[in-house]
Amino acid sequence: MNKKQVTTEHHHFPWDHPRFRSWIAVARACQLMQQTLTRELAHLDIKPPHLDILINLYRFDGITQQELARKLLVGRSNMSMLLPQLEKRGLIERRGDERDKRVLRLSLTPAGRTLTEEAMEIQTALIEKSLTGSPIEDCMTVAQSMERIIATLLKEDGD
Amino acid sequence: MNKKQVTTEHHHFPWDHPRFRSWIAVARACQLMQQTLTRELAHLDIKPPHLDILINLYRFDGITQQELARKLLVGRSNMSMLLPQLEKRGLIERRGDERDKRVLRLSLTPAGRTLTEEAMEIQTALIEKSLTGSPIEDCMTVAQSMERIIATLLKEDGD
DNA sequence: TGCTTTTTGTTCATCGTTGTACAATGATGT
DNA sequence: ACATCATTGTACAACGATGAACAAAAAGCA
Repeated sequence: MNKKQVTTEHHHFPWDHPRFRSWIAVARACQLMQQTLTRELAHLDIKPPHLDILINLYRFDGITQQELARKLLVGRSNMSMLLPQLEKRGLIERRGDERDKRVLRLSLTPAGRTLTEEAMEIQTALIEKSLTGSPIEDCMTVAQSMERIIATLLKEDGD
Repeated sequence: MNKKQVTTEHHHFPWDHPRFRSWIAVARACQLMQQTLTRELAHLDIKPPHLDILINLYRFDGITQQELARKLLVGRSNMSMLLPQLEKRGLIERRGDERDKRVLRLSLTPAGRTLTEEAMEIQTALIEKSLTGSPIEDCMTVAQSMERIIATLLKEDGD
């Protein structure tokens, strides 16, 4: 009786779909996490986009701007705007490749490496704190779902 | 034996933490979804931020700018910039409240309602397509995890 | 070799978002 | 009633992100 009573209910508002509601939650969580991280990184004078760059240079020394942009899912022009800032602050270095004079190879300076480690500490702590409510196996389920989404969206991106 | 073998592994780079990797996947998926949605909404001449506004007006007619900003987790100034655009395009209406002359009550015009329905159709289709790989129960797990994160981050936000 | 195409990075104009300062209105307390 | 404080929306400057147009270098091909 009070099951759902679908009678002529073809209305189907988007927010009645379970997948839609799930995704809205994901988007909200992402937005909030970003804002919180921005606040917690403020005293290091960097923002999430900068941290994304630094972490990738930490992992992949000597990467090019092109590769970096691809990993971050942003345009090359974005890197052209942000990287000179980090370079002026002495956090990174840009050296031209001798084999291919088009590319600039990026690497962290010692100061940059130190700052990156501090920032990663903050980010990791924030993530751990926010996810402690979820058992590891749930996190794995989340990760798998997200990987699938990424694969789906990337597939038709480069078609 | 091949359980984890933690030996002297205190290195613990962030990307070795399962929760960290999970969250990175969430952030990436979110970014990709946003970009894809932007492309698919292009022919309607609106972007995700506009759609967020329209959907909320669709659900909550007569909402104020303040309430809208709070729901969207953005600043009031943001609404002050975007809403006049939508008003000029004849998609929404802003009427002053008579009881409280400070607030502006927002509502969709018929044209706005039509456009919103088209856009929601697109968004719903995109979400369904991206999540068809994940069983509903996984989506529920994801939603629960995200709700917990949202609650955690909101709690210390308004302290 | 010489021509075309691709790749890499920069520049620029445009737009969304933020935070701050501000004006107008309402609510509170004496 | 009056002063004080809070709330709502706006104006403005600063910044990140985007896409298009551009120059330089490399790769592919005749």
